[in-house]
Amino acid sequence: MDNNIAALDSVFHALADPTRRAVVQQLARGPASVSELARPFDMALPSFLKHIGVLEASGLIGSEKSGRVRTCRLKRRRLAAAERWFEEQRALWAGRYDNLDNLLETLNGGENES
Amino acid sequence: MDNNIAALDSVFHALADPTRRAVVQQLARGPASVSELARPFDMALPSFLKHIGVLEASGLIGSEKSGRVRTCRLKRRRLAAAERWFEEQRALWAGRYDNLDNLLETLNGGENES
DNA sequence: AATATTGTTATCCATACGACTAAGTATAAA
DNA sequence: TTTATACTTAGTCGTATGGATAACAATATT
Repeated sequence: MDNNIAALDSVFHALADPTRRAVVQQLARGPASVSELARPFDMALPSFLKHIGVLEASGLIGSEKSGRVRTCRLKRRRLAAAERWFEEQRALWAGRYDNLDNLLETLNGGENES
Repeated sequence: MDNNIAALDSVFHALADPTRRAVVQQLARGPASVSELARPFDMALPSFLKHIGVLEASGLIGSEKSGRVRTCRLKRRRLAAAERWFEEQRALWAGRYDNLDNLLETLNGGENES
């Protein structure tokens, strides 16, 4: 039931950058080499490689080198773990019956502010 | 259909810290004052207030001051937006029919590695 | 064998982050 | 009216982050 706090730290930190989220998004479509992944970005390769390093350190992606090309692929475990964190917060919220907002919401299944 | 990139940046960055996630978690149970929220943490108040500031800047929480006490409450919008990002990635992944892992998964609905 | 591709390592740099202390403000309690 | 409470502001400090260049290594291509 532990959320592996340090892991969530590194996963959310990894996702807090648009370049890295775009890489995850691309890898969700399938594996790709470093240079393929880097192509859309106006950034020096070593800079980009750092992003790959952050993603790999967070466990969000994995990679293996064959010949001179390193192929990256998404690892869904950590992504799923992070998603689960949100579900837990929703569960906590759902457990609240001390405010009108929530009462109204549970009555009609609607969404509302705050 | 835009994910509001900058907003996701700040939301994920806000969530990349255990103190801030704990605050969100507490606020999911209901509103609380700054000092109530700060109590569990071994941290100087000004340091803690910075975390509150980061959370508020990200839009994850809101606050209002009445008398000398500032009351914070969770705002679910951004939390929901972040959660949606994960769903989008899963949708992309689900759209893949180019690998055996995924084929097997769609056949039997099971979970597997990477 | 020479050249091009693909990644890697080593530095460097400016800015942002997360923690602190010290000192101040505003409101409530005694 | 003094004192305690609940923040708030300002400024410091060490480390991490995200970008860059330069130089290197390893593998394909020609």
